[in-house]
Amino acid sequence: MDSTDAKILKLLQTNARRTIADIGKLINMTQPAVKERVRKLEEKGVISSYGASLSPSKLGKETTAFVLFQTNSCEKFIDFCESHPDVIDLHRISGQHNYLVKVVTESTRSLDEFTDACGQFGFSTSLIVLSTPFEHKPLLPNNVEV
Amino acid sequence: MDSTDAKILKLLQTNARRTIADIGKLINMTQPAVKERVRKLEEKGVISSYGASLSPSKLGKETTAFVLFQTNSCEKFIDFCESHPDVIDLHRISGQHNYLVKVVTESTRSLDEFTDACGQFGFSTSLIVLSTPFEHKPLLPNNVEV
DNA sequence: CCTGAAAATAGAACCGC
DNA sequence: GCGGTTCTATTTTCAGG
Repeated sequence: MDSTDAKILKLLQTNARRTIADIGKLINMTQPAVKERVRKLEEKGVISSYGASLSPSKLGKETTAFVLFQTNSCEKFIDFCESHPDVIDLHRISGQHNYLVKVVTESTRSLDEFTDACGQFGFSTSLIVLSTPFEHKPLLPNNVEV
Repeated sequence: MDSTDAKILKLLQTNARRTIADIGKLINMTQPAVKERVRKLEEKGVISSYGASLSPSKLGKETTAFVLFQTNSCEKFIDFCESHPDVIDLHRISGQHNYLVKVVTESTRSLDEFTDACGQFGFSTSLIVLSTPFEHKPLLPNNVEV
């Protein structure tokens, strides 16, 4: 993991659909060299996946919330979240609450339905997202210049 | 926004580096047709960006936390978070706390340094992530079969 | 790192609802 | 006119030397 890898990672995090050749031009490196580095970064698991970010509002999802949850039926709650289409992230956390759930849904009405449905597993507190100054900022390796 | 768009969006969210031609094969559509749909989805802002997800632990970042924050200096706090390399997401939220900050950092030690540095702006509560059953689940359009 | 074959892309011309 | 297909020139990928 050197500064070249860091540059490649930054470029891929910024725009995953960039071509290998394009990355090569930007960092003054030949295409096979870049390709080989990307292959190794994927193989080592440094790069875990490539994804597209969608605009929730353009999909008719006007409400985003973080739901803090307290439950004893962890297995069942995980399965419930896994299969619920509005649940985007699920984290187990320290503190009074066991879980932090990110929910992207149609409206406060549908959020209400979600928390109601959760009721069978435990207790929730919802934090409604009013705005998001930024999100998914690129992750940089420690101790490396970019 | 029809079921074909929904399929394309799902495939791109799952793997943004898939080729247009490959997507075409999977949904039985020619390459220019897929290309045109993707172009429109980008133009309309339904697709906001393409990114790579990295493994924090492979980058030497062993601690992830959500920090709830209460402040009066919103502008300054946003700038601080924006320029801090360990802050990945920043959301303004309802409730007693103003902000929810996702932090990915080296250790609990460096998390401690972060919250100390935040101290000048207000008060924080940290929720340490113990595990993440899943994250970045694909967003599906409302009322459309995939 | 270079090279050449194979694949993917971008664009034009055309067709049918 | 919109959304789809085919065809083609160009670019990108990828494997072998």
